[in-house]
Amino acid sequence: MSDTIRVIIVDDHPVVRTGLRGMLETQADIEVVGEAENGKQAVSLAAKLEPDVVLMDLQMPELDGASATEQIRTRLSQTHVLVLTTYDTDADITRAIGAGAIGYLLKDAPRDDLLHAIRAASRGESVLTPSVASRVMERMRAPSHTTLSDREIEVLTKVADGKSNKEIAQTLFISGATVKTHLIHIFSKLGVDDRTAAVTVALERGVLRL
Amino acid sequence: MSDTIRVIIVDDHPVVRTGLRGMLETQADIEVVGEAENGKQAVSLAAKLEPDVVLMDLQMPELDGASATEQIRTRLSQTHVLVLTTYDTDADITRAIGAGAIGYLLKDAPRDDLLHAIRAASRGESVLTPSVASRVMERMRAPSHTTLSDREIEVLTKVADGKSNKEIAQTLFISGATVKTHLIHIFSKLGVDDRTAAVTVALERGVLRL
DNA sequence: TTTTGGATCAACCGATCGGTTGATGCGCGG
DNA sequence: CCGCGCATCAACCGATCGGTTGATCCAAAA
Repeated sequence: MSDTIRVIIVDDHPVVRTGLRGMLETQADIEVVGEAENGKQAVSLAAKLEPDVVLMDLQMPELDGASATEQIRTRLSQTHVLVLTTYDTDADITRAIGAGAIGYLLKDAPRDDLLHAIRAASRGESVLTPSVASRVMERMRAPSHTTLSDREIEVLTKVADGKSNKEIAQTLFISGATVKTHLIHIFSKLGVDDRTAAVTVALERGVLRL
Repeated sequence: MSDTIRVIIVDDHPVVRTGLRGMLETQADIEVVGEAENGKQAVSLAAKLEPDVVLMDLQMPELDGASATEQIRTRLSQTHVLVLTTYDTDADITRAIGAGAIGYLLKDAPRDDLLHAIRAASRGESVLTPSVASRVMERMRAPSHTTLSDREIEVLTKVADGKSNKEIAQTLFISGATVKTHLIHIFSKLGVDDRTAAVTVALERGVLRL
């Protein structure tokens, strides 16, 4: 289709934007056509420039990367979003892929991996960081084990705040017995056998956010 | 003393190193004389080059930034370490300052702030990101409240793993009564009244790491 | 030297938690 | 239509937790 791959960079850190631009500018087949420092800017900039690839950070002010990815994907089917982030928690990965990201790289990726990923993304091919790839495979194998219901997450969030079963029951307008039932289910899903371990495991897996 | 400020960049992310280099190279009075991608490299590189300023990331493989800072400071009193990191948890800040860092900036700092901070650091002046500055002030006011003893952290770590008091007692070779005593102290220090809340608060404040 | 703080232990008690069994109602998909 | 998952509740029991009081030892700081 095109000879040069048109890219826009989305990241709230000036340092990272400069770094990415510096890395990409040396490539003859890649052109950085714009930068955005939050999701909102990213969406409007993408709509205006219609780039081939959007390099998207996840944690940003105004509008997070996953939401921005979703909006861009629904508007511009020709534009592929490549997520480039620092973290690789399950929740982030799931949201990003669910939002329509075509690839997921970590910021500590070597320069060549990044360049390769951009070229792959421009062709509509998926590229995943090895650590992410293995997590995705795991998810495929055991989709139910880590999936807490909304209600269960609600309960677990209050547990993380140090609320007792009774307090949780009151704020959720259910009985203490129900809270206990939820917890039992949560324990078995997370593979633990007490509330504290449940919280830390959920935190690790990105099921809960602080 | 010198006309140009000699800087080395320490960060495990290639993107960030490129970005910082790009930002600094435009300045006539600043010269990037080297890069390192972990603490070990940083220490030996600093020893060889004796730079004026070390731009130091904290979370790195091999040797973390705080430890590297400490080693550099004890060997080279003329070299000032400016911490440049993504996070601003209490624990990170405390360790970095304790290790002898002269400044603490976040990576989302605007370019001009970064340049200003480097120049200040080269003169031996302290520069803190506003959010960090306020935390430091807080710490000054209430130093004891957030300071858990080593033993207490040890206990709390096991609590976070979901261990019962009895299990903790066995692995630490103390009685269950002592574990309880530690927990009571931890609760009062963190301002909570149960183990689960203690874990989340400790996690938030950076007292515990996953 | 006195005092402070950390670490250790004991005994006690009420409250809570973890586990189990069993039961009801609802909505969704095969 | 029937089953499955989800959410709800109840009663029970043993184990654990949270809180308290009181005590000893030691090392570092005042």
